[in-house]
Amino acid sequence: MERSYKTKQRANIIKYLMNNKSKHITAEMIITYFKDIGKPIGKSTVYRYLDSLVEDNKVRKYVAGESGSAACFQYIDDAHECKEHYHMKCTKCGSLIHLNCDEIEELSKHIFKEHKFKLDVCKTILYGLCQNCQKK
Amino acid sequence: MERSYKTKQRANIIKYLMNNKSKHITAEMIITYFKDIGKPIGKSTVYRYLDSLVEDNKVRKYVAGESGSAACFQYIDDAHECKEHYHMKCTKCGSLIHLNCDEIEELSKHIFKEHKFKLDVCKTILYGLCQNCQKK
DNA sequence: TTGCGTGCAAAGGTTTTGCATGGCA
DNA sequence: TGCCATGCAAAACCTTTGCACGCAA
Repeated sequence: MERSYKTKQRANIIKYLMNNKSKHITAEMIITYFKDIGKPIGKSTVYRYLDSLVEDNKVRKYVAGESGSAACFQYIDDAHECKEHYHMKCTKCGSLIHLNCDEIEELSKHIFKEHKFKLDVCKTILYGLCQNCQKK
Repeated sequence: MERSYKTKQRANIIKYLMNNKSKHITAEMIITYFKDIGKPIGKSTVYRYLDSLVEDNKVRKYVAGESGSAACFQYIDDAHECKEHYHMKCTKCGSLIHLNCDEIEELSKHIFKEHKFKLDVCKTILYGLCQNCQKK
């Protein structure tokens, strides 16, 4: 049933994502990194692989607040419970905040019950301003 | 202090947005509409004016979930004391669902109070499965 | 050998910018 | 008249696609 090959490019990309799981990685960052260390990877390869990782729920994808901006990717660590959290991203400084909160579980239940919509915790990101950026 | 002129293009754009305040309007829709009725407006004019309207808080800008997709705009009706309006997008069929719900207001307040994070209603989209797609 | 993966270049779609012209005040 | 607004085309950006070649199994 395994329909994919193991290639150096894919191994490198996934390793890079795992080594940077606390950061937001763009396709451009991956491309630049591997070009700089002398192991360039074609951009179509990067985009295509990222897409398939997102599809397999290995990686989370989110789009920044501005329309023209690049999408960010983040490795999903199965061992940790990031799957159970919601995330909030600051539209100004870009920081990602993990939200562990019963209240939001309630919302999730409420939406399912009243609005018949099954929220996908992993894919949903709440945008707004973090505490620091509110001050400015 | 008023540094802007009144032009036909701007009047038309704002009128169009007001007449469609329940809908999500893209720049492309505006351009196409006015071309079709024989009063074409240049796309740079549309984009530039929409930007300034967003800056002045006359219009809300939504960035859709997909990265390459067009931004949506919506006129903010001051009279209707802009009831906060969240969106849920089905990850399967792509339909966008408007969510008017007090429960979410509560969440928004809770997050601000307890987690010091100021949610940006316009930019946040809740992802999940709509009723139809859950059945499949 | 089979057929998926790769990478280049080109195309795609949205938005921005440069610059000469048009039009409000 | 002074300036902002407009509009065209071109560019900038991020991303996708076509296609020939490479490489894993």
